[in-house]
Amino acid sequence: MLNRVILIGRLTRDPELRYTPAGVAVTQFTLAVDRPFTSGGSKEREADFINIVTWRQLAETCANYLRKGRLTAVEGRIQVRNYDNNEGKRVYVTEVIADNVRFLESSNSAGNREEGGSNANASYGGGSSGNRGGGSREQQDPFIDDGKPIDISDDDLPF
Amino acid sequence: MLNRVILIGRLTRDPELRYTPAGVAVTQFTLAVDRPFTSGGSKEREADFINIVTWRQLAETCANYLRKGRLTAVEGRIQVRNYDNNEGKRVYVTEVIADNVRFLESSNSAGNREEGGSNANASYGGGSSGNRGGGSREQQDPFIDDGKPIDISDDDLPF
Amino acid sequence: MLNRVILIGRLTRDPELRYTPAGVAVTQFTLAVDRPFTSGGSKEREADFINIVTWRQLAETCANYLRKGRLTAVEGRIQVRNYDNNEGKRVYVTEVIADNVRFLESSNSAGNREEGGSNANASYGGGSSGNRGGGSREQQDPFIDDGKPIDISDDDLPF
Amino acid sequence: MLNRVILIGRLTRDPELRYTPAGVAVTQFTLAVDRPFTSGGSKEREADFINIVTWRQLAETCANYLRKGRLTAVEGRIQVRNYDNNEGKRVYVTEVIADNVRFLESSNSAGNREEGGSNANASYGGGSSGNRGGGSREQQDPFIDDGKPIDISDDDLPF
DNA sequence: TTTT
DNA sequence: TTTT
Repeated sequence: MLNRVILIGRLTRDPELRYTPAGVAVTQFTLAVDRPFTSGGSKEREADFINIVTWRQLAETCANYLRKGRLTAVEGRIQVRNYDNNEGKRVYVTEVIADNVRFLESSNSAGNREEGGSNANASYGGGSSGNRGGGSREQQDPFIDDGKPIDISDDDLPF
Repeated sequence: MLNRVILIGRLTRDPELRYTPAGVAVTQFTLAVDRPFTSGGSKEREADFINIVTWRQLAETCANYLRKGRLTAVEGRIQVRNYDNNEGKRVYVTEVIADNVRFLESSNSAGNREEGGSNANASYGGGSSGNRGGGSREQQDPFIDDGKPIDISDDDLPF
Repeated sequence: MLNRVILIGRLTRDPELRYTPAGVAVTQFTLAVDRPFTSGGSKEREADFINIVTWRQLAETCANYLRKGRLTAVEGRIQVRNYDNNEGKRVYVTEVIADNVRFLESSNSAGNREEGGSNANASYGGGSSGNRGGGSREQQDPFIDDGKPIDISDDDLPF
Repeated sequence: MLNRVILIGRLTRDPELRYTPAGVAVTQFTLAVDRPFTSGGSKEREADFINIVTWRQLAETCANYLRKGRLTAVEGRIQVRNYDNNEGKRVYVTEVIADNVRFLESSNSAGNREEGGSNANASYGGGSSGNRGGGSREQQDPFIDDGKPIDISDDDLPF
């Protein structure tokens, strides 16, 4: 019925941009989100490593602007997929499907807080869109098949 | 940069549906949201009375399905408007512009959990719509590399 | 840095209450959260099945008041644990550690909207503190039921 | 029942720290939160100016670390107070009572991402507890500066 | 001006 | 009364 997640953390590595055979852009990255406490007796802070997936235009923007270590805010929903692995065992994968990503740090330490990437958000639908009484149509439909299959091996996946 | 609100409460009265001169539907209602504590010495629970505004299709759905007293979840963003009143004084108005409304109680006490109204959310545009991100096939993991290209046709994609 | 989740869905089964060897209550249940769209050509609505964990006083309240099928709102944070399974393979588990649970439906269809359970919050309860939830063991899955009591010492708990 | 807000924006001015007569710290500031669109034909981005209130330990930390212009994340709940102004007219004030504030920019442009202030949370601090924020007087606006100390007794505070 |  |  309702499923909303908001995270602020840092990328554990550069985002990975891929395309489905139909040419839909998909970007995946992991956010390290520090926990608000230290566990047990230890004083070292721990983090949760949360997998983020973005699609289409937002995927392209994330791939262009995000880099390992950058402080980033993500808004989206939790999704749980499952598949049967090569031993025939069902594996569950939990990801956050992001529809809004804020780049809280830019490449140059100072300055350009208002570069294009800082406002990336998912807005689908032909014609009008959104909540604003005004428009935000995307310029281009990334349903473009570049002919190459997605090149991912199991080892690349952090789960 | 980021502005997200989620509320659960009860309507203080029936929603009011109006139309702008251009014919855009606007519905307004107030949500009574109980506070998680009782103040001072008194034991009576207090509430915040929060004004909600919805636009377009969502406005029509809210006007049709919501009624005074109904338990309702609202997702949206805080907006602060201001105007000069008739004494020439600037007045500030804070509202939640909703883009997702869940009807947690229906007219008939029991049953119909899946009636149309229970899934109202702001998504304009004929056919495609919304805020859905992507990737929701349950049967197959698109990130498993089995050597073959991923078996998804455009028709499988939910956008 | 920031990690917040809000969900509304229905319990897939009755909650399970357990105790750590030190006597800390832990309740686990799964929330079925309908997706806001239907995938592919099919018209059947899909859902994400999200594991929820509550601790201490909130765990007891959830075990007492929640039942299979009940519409429930959950607020918390995403936690990713990992442990090595019996084949020596690292398994990752994603859960929502809830610190606020709202019972949107009570046992008797009508009436008692204000029974004690409807206000369960992690902040309350004797000597408890904060918004932190709990449970962050990296080595072992407390929900694997091997017939023995859960093998957690108080020192493992971050509160 | 449930009332949660998450904002990211910039302080419009330095925060203001005050104390109730009983010595409880209260800090107030305003967050400028850019809207995700530009209105009308104009190309200049607009913002919502949202009043934030923090109490106790969190108030002190905010007063110490936040400054005008700093990018800041705020988590809390919407509160609507009202009071009668000097013309005997009822005035409604909407604020966000924060229980979690993240300092996304530090004083020195580079570096120190882990300074103490970056982890301010209402749950911590001597003897405090919970996620409840504070301040819910209905009769009087503590932020009207009449030159006299703030007229609040400890009994008015809900914690 | 407020809901249960 | 507003930030970048």
